[in-house]
Amino acid sequence: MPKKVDHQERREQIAAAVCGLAARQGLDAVTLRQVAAEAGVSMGRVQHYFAGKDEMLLFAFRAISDRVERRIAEAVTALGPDPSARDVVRALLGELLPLSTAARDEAPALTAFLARAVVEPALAESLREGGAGLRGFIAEKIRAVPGERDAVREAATLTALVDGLMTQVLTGQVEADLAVAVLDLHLDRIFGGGPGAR
Amino acid sequence: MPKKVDHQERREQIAAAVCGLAARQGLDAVTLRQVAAEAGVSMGRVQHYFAGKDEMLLFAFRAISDRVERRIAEAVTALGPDPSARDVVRALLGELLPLSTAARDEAPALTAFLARAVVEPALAESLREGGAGLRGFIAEKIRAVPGERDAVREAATLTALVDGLMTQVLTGQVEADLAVAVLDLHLDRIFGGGPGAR
DNA sequence: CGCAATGCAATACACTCGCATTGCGAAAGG
DNA sequence: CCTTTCGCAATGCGAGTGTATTGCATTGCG
Repeated sequence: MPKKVDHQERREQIAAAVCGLAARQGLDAVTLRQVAAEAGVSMGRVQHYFAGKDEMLLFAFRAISDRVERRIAEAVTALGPDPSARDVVRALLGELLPLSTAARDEAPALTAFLARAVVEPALAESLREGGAGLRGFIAEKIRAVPGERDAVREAATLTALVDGLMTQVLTGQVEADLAVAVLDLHLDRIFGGGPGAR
Repeated sequence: MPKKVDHQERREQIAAAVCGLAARQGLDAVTLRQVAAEAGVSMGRVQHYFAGKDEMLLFAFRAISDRVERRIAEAVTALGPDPSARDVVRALLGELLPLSTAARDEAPALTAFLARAVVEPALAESLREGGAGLRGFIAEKIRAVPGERDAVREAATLTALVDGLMTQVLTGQVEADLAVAVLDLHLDRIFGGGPGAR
């Protein structure tokens, strides 16, 4: 067996270039040559690690989804031990809005993939998996709130709300501040009062 | 002056082809040749009515935005005289969700343009105009509700929610039924009780 | 030392893209 | 009539696309 390189790492490195390109210039700008240039590698290398463009895009979408998920997990654990349900949900959803530097880089790429998922079933399926997990987790947290009747509906409301806020912030329809205020207002409705257990 | 044709009508006819194509196959499939084929005209004609692809896309986006607006106005007037604020807002937002045949055709095209607006300022500006008008109108209706504190925030919440619901329905993340239930649940929160004045 | 398998660069290929150009038929004003 | 102007079809062009192919350097195994 000849040379050994970390196959997975190389693929993720190329996926990062795909996402960066998609975020700044949209998925239209994601061509094999541009991706290679963005990653600082040759086009042959890109071809070596992906059977075709579609597979590359699908992998890149899964990669960025994983990155977001990991970032969310970090934000939640950063809350310390025994956080309130409200704080957990807020931290979770806050990571989806383009507030931090990392999220600002990822959000445009996510919306680009989202739009493509409307016409590409392979992406839509991958999207559904992640979305279902997210809504399930939120629903679970909401169920912990006394007096909450329909956790599934509330969870769907929250994810849809954040989804919409993300695109509205990215298109400059609302300021990031307002988006946060809207999210907090809605969390108040579900969990009652302000931050913490209150 | 030679032959006379309705310039505006021809442009809108081509714009309809753009939207249909974008809805079914995404904006990637919107090429001058494909648009011509979809509209059943020659490519020369498409070029004759638009200076370039970008102008065509911008016009198509404005055209579909206008069509949605008109459909919303119809739905609202169809409520009859003196409708409750809740019913007006519900009819308005319901037309944005892919429920009716017309909306199901338009929604995918809208999301395609939305994603492009993230990286194309010209589209984003046009989007902001329409969005601001929509939020303003909703805020006005909400202000009519006694005891409502922050109409602007509530209006932003509603538009973001519907935005998110639209994409989640289109990507198969939630069923249309659930989306309607979520919308109604949230309208209840703002306007109180069920439909009508209750 | 072979030597085969791997990682990758380079290039060729068949298309397709948006755009510019050319030309011509039809129709309204002089 | 006849000339001018508009509406449009047809074609060509250069750039860029995804994919396939070729070739070679490197490397671990026998």
